[in-house]
Amino acid sequence: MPELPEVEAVCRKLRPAVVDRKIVSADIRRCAPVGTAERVSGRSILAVARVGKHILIRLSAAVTLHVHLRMSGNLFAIPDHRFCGASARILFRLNDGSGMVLEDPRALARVEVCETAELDRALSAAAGPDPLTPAFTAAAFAGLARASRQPAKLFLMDQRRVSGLGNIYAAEALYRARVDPRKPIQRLTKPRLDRLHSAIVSVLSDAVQSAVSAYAGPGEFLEAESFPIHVYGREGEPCAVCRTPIRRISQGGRSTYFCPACQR
DNA sequence: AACACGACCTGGTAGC
DNA sequence: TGCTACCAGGTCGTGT
Repeated sequence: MPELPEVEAVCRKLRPAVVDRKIVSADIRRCAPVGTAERVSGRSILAVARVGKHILIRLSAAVTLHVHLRMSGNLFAIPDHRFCGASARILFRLNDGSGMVLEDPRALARVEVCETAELDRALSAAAGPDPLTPAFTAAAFAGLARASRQPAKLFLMDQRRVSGLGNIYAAEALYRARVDPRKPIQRLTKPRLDRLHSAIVSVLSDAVQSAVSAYAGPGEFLEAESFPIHVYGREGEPCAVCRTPIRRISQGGRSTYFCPACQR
């Protein structure tokens, strides 16, 4: 589930439901260090922000609840905390009777409480530009690309270079830009880099739109044009453009899907 | 600096 | 049906 678009959808859905509430207490079953409940109880939720795939829940007293959903996590609000499902890893009880729930079947998600200033400093030092912010210009992207010899796909997935792409959207952006995932990023011509830069922005923007609609929740049927996945998970299927079978290879221990004819 | 690999976890599914 | 093996949208630490 969670790459940048899904995390953005989570934040948008969460925001109106939790901002201006106070955390009364918390049940921490997994995914957070001991003492977390004590450190958030009694604090107000001021804002919900996102950097790449990181969710930053700003609390009073200059503290931030830092949430990373990793592979299978999900974070959402429920109207009544008494009806929290048994599969929840964490339940935050809010002062209006509602709840904020972390679910994660694999329990790989991570939640921690940090001093806001310290966390923001660490994140801005470690994380590359978020493609949905003005900082992600074609020039900035080209500058980062020039400094790396990584294969294009690994470069895109490296959160220190660009924040927010994961295995699916990295593959889809490369497909949209017609760039070979194995090609060293450094060796792409400027026109190709520009094409890749635009593809990243458009893929993520489109995916945010559909993730937000898809995330409308039960009872809210929005006819969402769901994001078209052209290569991810489609090994052997014909490319939508040229009918060449989609190939799967392994890069950095993960599957990469691409069209060997279109992407050069 | 780049890369490979195991660890962290659980659940779904393809194949026998 | 039941077992096994492998795969999964992410990141971190270790070793080469």
